Amino acid sequence: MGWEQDLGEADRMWRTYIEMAKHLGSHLQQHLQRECDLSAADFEVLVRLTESERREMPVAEVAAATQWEKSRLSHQLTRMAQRGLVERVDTDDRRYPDVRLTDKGYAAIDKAVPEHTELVHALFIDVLGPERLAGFAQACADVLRALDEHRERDCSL
Amino acid sequence: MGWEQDLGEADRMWRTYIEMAKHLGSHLQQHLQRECDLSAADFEVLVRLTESERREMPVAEVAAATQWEKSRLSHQLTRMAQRGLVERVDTDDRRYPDVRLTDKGYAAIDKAVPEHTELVHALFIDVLGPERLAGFAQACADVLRALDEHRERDCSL
DNA sequence: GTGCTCAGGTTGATGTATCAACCAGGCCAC
DNA sequence: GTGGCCTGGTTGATACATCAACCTGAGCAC
Repeated sequence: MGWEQDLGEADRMWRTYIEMAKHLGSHLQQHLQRECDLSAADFEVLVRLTESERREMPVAEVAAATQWEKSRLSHQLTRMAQRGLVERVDTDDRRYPDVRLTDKGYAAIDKAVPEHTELVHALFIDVLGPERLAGFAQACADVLRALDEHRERDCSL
Repeated sequence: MGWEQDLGEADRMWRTYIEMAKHLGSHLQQHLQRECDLSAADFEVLVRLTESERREMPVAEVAAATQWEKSRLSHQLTRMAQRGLVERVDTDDRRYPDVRLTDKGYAAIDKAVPEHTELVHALFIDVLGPERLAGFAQACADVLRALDEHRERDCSL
């Protein structure tokens, strides 16, 4: 096929990606922590909760949206409840309680999202510009698909 | 409000990237853990140590290479020493001990690196192909540069 | 020599991630 | 109804990340 290239070159590019992902992630995380007193985990849960207009949804729905393990989510909700960002609400089927955004939680995410979005634009979206961004996202989508296929193969063994 | 519902095209692409980064990272990490009984942190430290031919280097040098906080590294080395992957070695200046790869640590990383590399190729490098990989890496480099500039501005405030 | 300084290393506390074990309560068979 | 089952949630233990406080010992002033 002839499109293999120097291994060292590809390896260097892989490292560039790893570096970028690490730095970008920690930069965004530090910003959230410093400016809004939210961890990345807090942010993710809060964002999911705002996607319900009732500011409340079953735990399982949050788990599905975040794709987190149930125990991770449970621990996280416990900590967030202690800090007053969310609260657990019993439903008619008492096996499956809801989680509700408190006013404090709403205020926090309402402040955090615009700042976070602005930073994402400044550091990523605007840096690439629309064309390269589209190519980048397509590449990400392809890698995601490869991952899914790989996982499928693993499971079927 | 409106930021919840109104995700633009660019924001969806950002989310695609986030998804990809999350899944790819955790997939690689799980592979290392399952197949080689190494965490990502273990792997990183061991790789750095193999870059010294004596399989031994000052703690500060590992810290510089990994760009980790000194305390993070210290904790990590303690855990790795307990598991017999590395050992601390006193030098002539007893303030600055060395870290040395044990035989067990060497065996672990010697098994892990080829498998890890293979996976990186299968899931990332070969998926993109050389051209798109180069574009991708260039984009990453640009984002890294933007990050550096941003950090500079932050510090000079 | 004696004592100060201080960079680098360790330790402790807290928050987070993951796995395994456990619990709880609605569902179904009977 | 009663008892077992099954699914989803919680809890506990351990590993990792981060911050702050502390320690240590070589280098230096004197």
